[in-house]
Amino acid sequence: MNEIDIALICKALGDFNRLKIVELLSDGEKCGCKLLEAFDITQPTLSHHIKVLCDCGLVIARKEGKWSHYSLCCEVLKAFKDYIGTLQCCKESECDC
Amino acid sequence: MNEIDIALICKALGDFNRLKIVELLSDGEKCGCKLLEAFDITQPTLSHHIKVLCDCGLVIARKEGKWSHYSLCCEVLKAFKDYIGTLQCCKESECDC
DNA sequence: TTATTATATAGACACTTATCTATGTGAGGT
DNA sequence: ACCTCACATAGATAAGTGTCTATATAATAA
Repeated sequence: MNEIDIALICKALGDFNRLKIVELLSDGEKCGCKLLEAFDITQPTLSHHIKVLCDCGLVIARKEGKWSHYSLCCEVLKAFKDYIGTLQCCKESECDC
Repeated sequence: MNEIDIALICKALGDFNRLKIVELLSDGEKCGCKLLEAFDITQPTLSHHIKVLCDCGLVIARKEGKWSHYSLCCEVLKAFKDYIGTLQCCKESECDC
């Protein structure tokens, strides 16, 4: 995963509604209608945000009958967390970052 | 640090040039003119990106004569890393995220 | 003082984006 | 067959953003 992918993920998480979606999915797989209840936006707007999250690879959709179930992609999430984890505020090992 | 702050940081990191700035600063404090060398953008554009990074709290500016030295803010970076670290793709402890 | 260097600000412009309404699609239910 | 429900897509629009050129500011050098 290169920096462009990371920037894409960050951009996706840069919207408050999308960050909240990811937080909800961090608690486990959810269907769209369940997600919608948590927001004050219309269904097409939610659908748009989910698409952005899927496009960057962070979210995976699983269709089951009428429902779509969304979850965080383990592999991408792990790579993202690893990248963010490498950032440090100073070279010295004195600080706790 | 609440979700709005996190979303602001993510949005700041959502631009490739700004992500690269953060990467460079992760290697230690740098002045603006040194940063500029690493990019194909004009100085005002770099200044704009630095402002966005400072506004979200991730970057700190330190003036010294003519120069401005920029570095990552330990406290904010740590809070951000902590937040990202809490995200998980599944509830079970089976996966490695 | 005048010139130079480092950086910030102002304003313009093309492009992107977040949101909406309206509509399409596809699966189940009656 | 028809309706309903879950979700996606199309198109419009207002707002935001990344970039530039031009200019201001502030410190230092000549």
